[in-house]
Amino acid sequence: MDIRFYNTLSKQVEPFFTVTPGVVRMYSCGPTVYDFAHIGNFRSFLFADLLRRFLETAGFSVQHVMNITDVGHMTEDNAADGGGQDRMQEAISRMKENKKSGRVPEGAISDPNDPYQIAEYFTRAFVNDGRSLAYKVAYEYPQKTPRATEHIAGMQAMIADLIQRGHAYVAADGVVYFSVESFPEYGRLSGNTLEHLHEGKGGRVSDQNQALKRHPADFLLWKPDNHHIMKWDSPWGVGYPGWHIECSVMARQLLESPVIDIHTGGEDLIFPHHECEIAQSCGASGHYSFANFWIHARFLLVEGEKMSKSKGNFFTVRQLLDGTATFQGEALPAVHPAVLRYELLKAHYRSNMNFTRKGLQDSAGAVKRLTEFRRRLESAAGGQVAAPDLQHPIVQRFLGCLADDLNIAAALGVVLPWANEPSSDPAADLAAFKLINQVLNVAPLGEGLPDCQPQYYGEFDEEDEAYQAALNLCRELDAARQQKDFARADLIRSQLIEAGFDVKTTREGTVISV
RNA sequence: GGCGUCGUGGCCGAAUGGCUAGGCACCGGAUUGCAAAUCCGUUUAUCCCAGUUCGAUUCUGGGCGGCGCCUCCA
Repeated sequence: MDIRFYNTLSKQVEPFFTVTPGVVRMYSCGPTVYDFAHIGNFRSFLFADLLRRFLETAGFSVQHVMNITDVGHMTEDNAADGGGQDRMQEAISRMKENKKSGRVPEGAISDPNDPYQIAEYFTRAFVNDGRSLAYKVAYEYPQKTPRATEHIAGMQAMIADLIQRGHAYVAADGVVYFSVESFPEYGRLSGNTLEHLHEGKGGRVSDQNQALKRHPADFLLWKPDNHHIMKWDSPWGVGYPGWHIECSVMARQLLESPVIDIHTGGEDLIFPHHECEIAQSCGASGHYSFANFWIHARFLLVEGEKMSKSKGNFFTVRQLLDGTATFQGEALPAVHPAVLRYELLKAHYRSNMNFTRKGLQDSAGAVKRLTEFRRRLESAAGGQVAAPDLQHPIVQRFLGCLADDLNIAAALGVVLPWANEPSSDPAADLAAFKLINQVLNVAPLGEGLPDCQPQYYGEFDEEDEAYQAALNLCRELDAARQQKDFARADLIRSQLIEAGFDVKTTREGTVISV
């Protein structure tokens, strides 16, 4: 299969290749764990998931690693001086408030002053959110999701290495900086070459710090600082690592190679984060490349606007899933995780995705259609499933679209019409659908994941009391209709609708779904 | 100002130098006690200007607009 991706490094779509044939080493920049992840984060994560699942289905063995950043970097942790507030300190303050107001479950955090407990709390929340959206690497926690704080020794080793190779130096105040002038390729990824960078502009970088650096763009590798909450001993004094070094170290260590195949992240990370990663990794390894393919997801907008807390269009995954999100003063109904996954997946990664209420409705319709198609296939096939066949024409076309720079919309344009047609060979089509669902993973959500109950859209927990009560109402409704007591039937139906169910009256009786 | 990226119908979104996906929504019909669902059918488009061409939405150039980065951010 001819696979092509847009590579930020070359700014063009180019044929995909791997360092080791058949194996993909892939690293994704993950979340910081000072708060709950929002849907913008997950747009980028699920794009990486789609990429990974596509490559796996196309026959590659994919090693996917995603970091968890828990070091407590600074709010203005720019290349210069690590100024601003400690983000972990901010998280601690928020946590104390939330604990006081009862928004944190009893026993979840015994000591809100302990940064490791804060990190643990939000890491678990992240992993749960990820798993609920069938984000595969979240199921490989903790093996494939390293924490920065567990790799401090590795970071120190790389920093020492960089100093030794002449790529880093200790400034007069003891801070270790990467010397961008020692790395001529600096700017290759972002286009922000040293000539183009605004040098220490805006007065946010203190002159004092600038004076100590050899070049204004030199960035922090280690900062001796006894006041930082999370701090470690080092050859350069007790302090904390720079923001960029963790990814260089963890990618190399967990993917067991100085050169990896794919590195993903949000577009905002291109500069300075990824630019600096390249400088560090290549500086330390001596290789020309760190990652051969840099693939970045564009930002997600909410109803056409950038998501921000002040605009009230800022949603976390859990808010949307449990129905506690509000928008423009109105509560949003709880979204089924398969629908949210589909919604965050359905737009091309290199275009702005506009997250809207209407989009969610559309996605619900599509997921429902796929779910019903699958159920039709399952019952028509009568328990038979053919062997997975990549040569199935629909699978071929589906994967072909994704091979073209992950053209998900075209791929969906293949699957959805197919799902409307009657099947001439249900067993083969079911096998094909399963292959496609390896990638989309929405019908059902979670299929193929270990320790996961595959979750169909519109499916109910049989044990649920509300569900049982609703079923009883359905029987009453059927009885009322049989007796031609339509007033009563309508009343019961409106009760069910009010309780949040979709009510359908079929020949076999009344049926409800979400 | 520098570096990128995107711009298709009411919405989401493909494809293509000429025959113009798909989904959702809407509308009409069938069906139904009424709804819903389902089935059948239909309507609406290529940001602007110039160039190349027999013909451009597709190629080229120039605008305009959205978004991102250049400062923490997926």
